[in-house]
Amino acid sequence: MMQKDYIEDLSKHVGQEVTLRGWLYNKRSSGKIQFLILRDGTGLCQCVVMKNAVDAEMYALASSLAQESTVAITGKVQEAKGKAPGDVELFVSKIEAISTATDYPITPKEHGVEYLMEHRHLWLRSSRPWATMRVRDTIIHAIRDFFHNRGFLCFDAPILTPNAAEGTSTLFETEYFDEGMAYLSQSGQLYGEAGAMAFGKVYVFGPTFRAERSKTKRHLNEFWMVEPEVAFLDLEGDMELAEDFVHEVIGRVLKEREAELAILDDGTGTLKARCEKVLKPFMRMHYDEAAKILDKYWDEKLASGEELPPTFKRFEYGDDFGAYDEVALTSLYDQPVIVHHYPASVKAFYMKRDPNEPDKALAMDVLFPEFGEIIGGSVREDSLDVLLKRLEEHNLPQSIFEWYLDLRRYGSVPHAGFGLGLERLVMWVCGLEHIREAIPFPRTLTRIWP
RNA sequence: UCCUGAGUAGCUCAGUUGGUUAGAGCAUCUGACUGUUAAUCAGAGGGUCGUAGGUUCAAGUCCUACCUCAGGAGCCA
Repeated sequence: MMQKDYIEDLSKHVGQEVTLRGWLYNKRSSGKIQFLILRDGTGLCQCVVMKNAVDAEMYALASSLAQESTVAITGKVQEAKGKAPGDVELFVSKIEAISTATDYPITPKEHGVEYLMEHRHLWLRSSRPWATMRVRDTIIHAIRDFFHNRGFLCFDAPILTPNAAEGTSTLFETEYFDEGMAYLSQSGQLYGEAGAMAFGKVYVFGPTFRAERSKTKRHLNEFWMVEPEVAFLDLEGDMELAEDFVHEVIGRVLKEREAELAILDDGTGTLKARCEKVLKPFMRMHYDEAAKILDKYWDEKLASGEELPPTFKRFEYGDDFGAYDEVALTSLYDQPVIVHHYPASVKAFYMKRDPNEPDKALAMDVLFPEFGEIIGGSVREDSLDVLLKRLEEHNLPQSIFEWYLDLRRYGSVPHAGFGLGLERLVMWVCGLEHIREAIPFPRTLTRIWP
């Protein structure tokens, strides 16, 4: 048996007889006519079964099929403008049952998130997760194409590592033979730097693990991150790279997944419109400028007497931006904002400081409208002596970073890169309420099943 | 780790100031209907009200503890 005809190609076969194989998504019947909505992974197709067009046995078979039963359906493709998904339908001549399903847990009515997550392996068949995963696929391809087309080498970093990259977050640990503890990678960046010194331009793209007890709609404990790293790149170049990158990836989604975006926004067109506003150049601002805007913003908010969330904390100069600050700042614009020159004190040890503003790091974040951080990047410290000092300040042991320090001992160059959280981008593009819907099987504080 | 809220049918929820036999929609089963589109209509089955204890003549409802989950903060992508 060979799968030959797919629903997504059906409009090219109007007037022809085809056989579709798939799952029964939904069914409506009206006495002498039945509408079987078939799902084959590429889309949905309305299959019309007329009582006088098939024999009685086949008609009875059609009416006995329950949701998610699998069938092979043969029929003639006909136009059905406005009456069926994709504006074509199948006029059925033959139905073959492949397997029967009973009591499928996900009904066409609404369900709670917890219930759906408990059935995530089945939920993925429903239209919203389906559309989301197709957008995710396009984003992944676009990411790889973007870097490949610019001469970047795909450079895989190890997942099991001997040390904490930034020494800040909590890591998952596991025993590693006789070598002591190993940790699941929380970033491939340090390895990416080694790659950049060997190949000039590289990108690391792989799973990342954080053992933080995060409990927000923007955090996963396992997620995918893409981290380009480029030798001889400065902050300006890093921002340009991030901007080109985001612009091109979103452009691909607009080109290839318009139908999926329409499923996700119920045909309102809001997701498409929002993506179309992501135009170069992005708004750019120095941390000091962003801080001034936030000061004014919160002053006005507080003066207005508007009620603020109980966990709200007023931003003060020198702080990193909190969730409320990022949303507030980006809500003033309708395209991404790049904030650069953050206070060095709130940033990682490997970030280079600006010689003209020694208290500021050559770091930048790309913040998305009414969402927050999707990209974080920086110029890396390239001086051995300064790096040794930073390790000491951050109470990090020099011994496990010796290989990293070698990159400064042997041919150190200015270099920079950034990290983009794949699921955060998927979440923003798809307009998802929660990041757990942006990955097939999310791993969160309370979920490791299925 | 901190703050807030919620657990009632397979699912989503309603349930009055404590008062007789616990309610609806969907799903399932039976029947009706030749163009439906979360199809509709008629009928049927389906419950240890998160767990344990307490107050009371009487607890889904009030009290205490625990469990589970959700939402927010921090951490960050």
